[in-house]
Amino acid sequence: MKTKSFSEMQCSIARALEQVGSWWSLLIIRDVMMGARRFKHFEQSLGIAKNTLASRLTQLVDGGVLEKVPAADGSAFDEYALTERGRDLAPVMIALAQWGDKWAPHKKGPSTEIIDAETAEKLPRIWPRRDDGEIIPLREVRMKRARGAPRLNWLEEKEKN
Amino acid sequence: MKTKSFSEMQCSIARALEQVGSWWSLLIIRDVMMGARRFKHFEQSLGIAKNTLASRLTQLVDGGVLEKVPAADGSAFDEYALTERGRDLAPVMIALAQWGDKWAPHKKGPSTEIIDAETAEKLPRIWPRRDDGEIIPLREVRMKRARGAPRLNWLEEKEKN
DNA sequence: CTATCCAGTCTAATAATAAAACTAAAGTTG
DNA sequence: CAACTTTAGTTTTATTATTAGACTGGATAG
Repeated sequence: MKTKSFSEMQCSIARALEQVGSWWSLLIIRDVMMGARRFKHFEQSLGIAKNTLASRLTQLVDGGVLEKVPAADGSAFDEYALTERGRDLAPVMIALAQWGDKWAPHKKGPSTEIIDAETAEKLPRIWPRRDDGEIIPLREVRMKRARGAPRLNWLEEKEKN
Repeated sequence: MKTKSFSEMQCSIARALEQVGSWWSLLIIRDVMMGARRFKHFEQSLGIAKNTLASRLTQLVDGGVLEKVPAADGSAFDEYALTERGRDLAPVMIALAQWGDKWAPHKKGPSTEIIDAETAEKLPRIWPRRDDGEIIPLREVRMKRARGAPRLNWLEEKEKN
């Protein structure tokens, strides 16, 4: 009964997850970023059930993350492609890949490598920076509720003091 | 039947999602990053069922993303805190929040703001950069399968040509 | 000491996922 | 072009996850 929706939460993370947070969604997007374009590609790469894949794909298309485009090779079957909205998820994917690589490595070594095509080297860790490129230490990054957003009860406790 | 596991996939993204990709996990982590520490905080903030919350929390503790620590205020109830592994998810959360803010904004305006405590301004978009801070355009970022990783069938097709 | 709160567990109902069989259109082979 | 195979799904049935709500035993407040 995964019926609860995040879409009304006044939190950007919740609403992002509403669109791409289902169990398979980000892996499908990863596959597209790595060159998959057709139903069978996802199916074979992920070992996902056909019906689950079908509903995840239509959800992603409805959400504007993927779109169906005419096949590049002239086939009558449409292909799936990232929209601008979908391509813009790249920082999320890179951050996830780098975290997984660091904290949950596979015995056989890293698998999805993310490289700088200029230098052919592994990308440095994606990390918050100022406009000028200076790295911001996490202590100086604040995640806070915006003006007008609902008050968080555990912060009220603190604010009382 | 969400019984299929990603943990054996030779992909860093899949193994990251195995640990934090369940429907509620990243929202729980967001709450901790925003100051939540106790069961009731998550419950009230998220509107999640008690039993689902309990199993997500133990999953996150077992996965080493959260840990139970003695309460700071002397209460006999333990608190949940991020481990180093958990804190290291900050880039993922920031990337998600910024994407959601851009592509799925709430009518009432942004909610979870991420700011630079030094300047009190919104963080610039987290984005791949070189060591020197130079932004890397997406065209120059390659997500590729590493040496030894299983061959992807749709790439074989291309490689044949 | 009593009432309430807290952090869960247990039970029953419902929704999502999985596996497998099926289908219609597309593509391939001889 | 006729027969066979592939593709992109849909349908059906079984299983698992999530939910809401009742319940519990220990902590806390009055």
